[in-house]
Amino acid sequence: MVQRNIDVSEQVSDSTACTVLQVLERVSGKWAIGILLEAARGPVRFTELERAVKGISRRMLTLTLRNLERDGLLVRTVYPTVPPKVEYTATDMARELYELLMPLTSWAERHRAAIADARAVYDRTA
Amino acid sequence: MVQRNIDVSEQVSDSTACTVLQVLERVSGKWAIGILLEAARGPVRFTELERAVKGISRRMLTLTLRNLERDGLLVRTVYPTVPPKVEYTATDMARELYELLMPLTSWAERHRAAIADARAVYDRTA
DNA sequence: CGGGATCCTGCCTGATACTG
DNA sequence: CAGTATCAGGCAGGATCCCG
Repeated sequence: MVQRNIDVSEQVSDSTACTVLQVLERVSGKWAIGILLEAARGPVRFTELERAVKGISRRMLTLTLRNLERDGLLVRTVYPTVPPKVEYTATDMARELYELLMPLTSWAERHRAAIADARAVYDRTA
Repeated sequence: MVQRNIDVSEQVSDSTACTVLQVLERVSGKWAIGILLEAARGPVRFTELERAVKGISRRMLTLTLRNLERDGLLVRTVYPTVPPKVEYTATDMARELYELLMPLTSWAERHRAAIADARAVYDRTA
């Protein structure tokens, strides 16, 4: 992932790159997008996420949730019951971001083959 | 950054997340976007990039260029002169990707204040 | 159920020196 | 000019154990 501790203002050549990087930092990390995707469908509980986002460890789920919450992309709701119940909900801001990620999906699908080919060619040459 | 060696097929809950992640992996890393941005303006030489992308080390510039070239986002042209001259050019695919990143910029700008606020609130509470 | 705390590891990254 | 090679550090991420 993009390191989160970058002081973007100092090292980017262009103000545009700066803001693009800021977005990417937000959704970077191995798990943020998978979580965002689940949460965009509606309130989701911790354990549901643990099952839905395959391969994620309990630790990284917690950490990523905290970061997303901190950035205002998720809202954490605790129901003081026994056993405890916690729900994570995507904010409007997060859903808006989600919409912008969809075109990237189609880009990836359109060029998937071309990229695979480019890699094959490159690796064969090297 | 997102680790580049992820075997996406195994750990993502959803095929959509998979392709989005594939795109993000491509442009993730501290430097890829800055480089792509410069190259999108036209052919660029190694040393020009070194100056334009502030803070990048020669090593990371080389590595990032190799990755972008491998994915078919940049074309590397060597002029067998003395001293050597190498130009990097963004492919159509890369320019198309670049266009899709712009909406993310506006998202970041629109919500920059909201995110800063959310962080301030979160950090104060914690 | 929904975490927190700790230890451990590999990769990304930076700094520096060398080369055709 | 455009790299490569090597060494060293730091952070993301995984594994495990504990808790209210």
